[in-house]
Amino acid sequence: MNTQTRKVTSRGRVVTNPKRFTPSSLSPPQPTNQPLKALNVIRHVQPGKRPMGTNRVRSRLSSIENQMNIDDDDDSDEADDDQPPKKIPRTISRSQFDELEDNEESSQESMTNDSCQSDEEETTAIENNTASRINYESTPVNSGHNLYKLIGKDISDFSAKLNYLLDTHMERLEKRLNRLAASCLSIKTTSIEQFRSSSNEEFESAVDHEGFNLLQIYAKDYGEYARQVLRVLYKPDELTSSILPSSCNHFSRKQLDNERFRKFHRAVRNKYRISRSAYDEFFNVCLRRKLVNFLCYERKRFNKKQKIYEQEQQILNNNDGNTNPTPPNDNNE
DNA sequence: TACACTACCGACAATTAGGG
DNA sequence: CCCTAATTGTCGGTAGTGTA
Repeated sequence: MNTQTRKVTSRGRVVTNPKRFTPSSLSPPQPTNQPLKALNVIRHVQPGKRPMGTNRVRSRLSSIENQMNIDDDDDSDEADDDQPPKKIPRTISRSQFDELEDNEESSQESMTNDSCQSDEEETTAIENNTASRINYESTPVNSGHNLYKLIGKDISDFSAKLNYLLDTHMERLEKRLNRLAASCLSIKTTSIEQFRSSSNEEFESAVDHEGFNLLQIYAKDYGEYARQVLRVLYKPDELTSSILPSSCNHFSRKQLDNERFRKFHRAVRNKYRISRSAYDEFFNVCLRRKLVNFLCYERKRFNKKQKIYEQEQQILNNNDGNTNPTPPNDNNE
C-alpha cells in the first residue's frame, strides 16, 4: 500500500492509484479511437442507463457470425459487410429446414419406392441427414454439415448462457426491487413525527452560541433550520472547506469542528423535540443527506464568487496597467 | 393588472470512486 | 456489498423584467 502513488483528486479525496474513469476527468483511459462525442451522446440521452445491446451478447453473436463466414460464399456477394444482422434469417431458414425435414420424412414414407429423384430432393435428403445421421465423408457437402452442427451447438451454448445471464440479472433485479420497496416503505413512514419524543422528556429552552439562542431561529422545516444553524455556528470558509463529521477519515477535507457540531445536534433535537434515543436515526435518515448537499452548494457558491472576484481583479489590473496612475482601492466590496 | 419569458437558486436524484 | 463524499443534471419555485 505504501508503494502506491497517492494523490488528492479534484473531488478532494486521497486516492491511491485511481483506476476508474470519473466524469470530471478529461481523458478516459480507453485506447479505442471511438469518438468521445458518441459517449457523450449516449450519456446525454440516457444518463447512466446501459444500452440494451451489450457488448457481451454482441461478441457472442459475432463469434457465430465468424464461424458462419468460413465458407459463406454462396450468396454473399456484395455489400453484406455492413449488415451483420443479415445472418439472423439463417437460423430461421434452419428451422424451416426442420419443418421441411418433417414434411419430407412423411412424404418419403409414402414415396419410398420412387427411385428417381430430382436434384432438389437429393439436396434435401442430405440436409435431412445432418440432424441425426452424420456421414464423415470429405465432401463439400459434409463440411456444410459440420458447419451447421457448429452453428447449432454455438446457438444452443449461447442460448444457455443467455438464459443463465437472464436468470442472474433477474435475481439481482428482484433483490434491488425488494430493497427499493423496503426503502420506500421506510421513507413513507419516516416523518419527523415518528422521531419525536412521546414521553414527557425534558427539552432545553435555549441552546446558546456566543450569546445567541439557536432555538430562536425560524425556519419552515427542519432542513432549512439545520442549514441556518450551520451558518450561524460556522464561518463561511469553514463550511466551504469542510465535510460533515464522521468516522471516515480518508478524505482530504477536514471535518467540521465536533464541539460546535454537538451544539448543532442539541439545537435540532430540542427545536423539534426529537427523542434522544431516536435522534441518531433521525439525523442519518432525514438530515445527513441534506447537509452533505448543503456543504456542496456552499462550496459551489464560494467557487463561483471567487471566480467572479478574480475576474474583476483581473479587469482592474488590466485597467491599471493601461490608464494606471491610481492604486487599487480596497473598498471594492 | 395580467401574462409571458428569463434567470437564478435550492433541493433532490443519479452516478461515480474509493474504503471498510 | 454497502457505505461515504463528491459531482452533475434535472426539476420546481420565485423574483425580475417587458409588453399588451
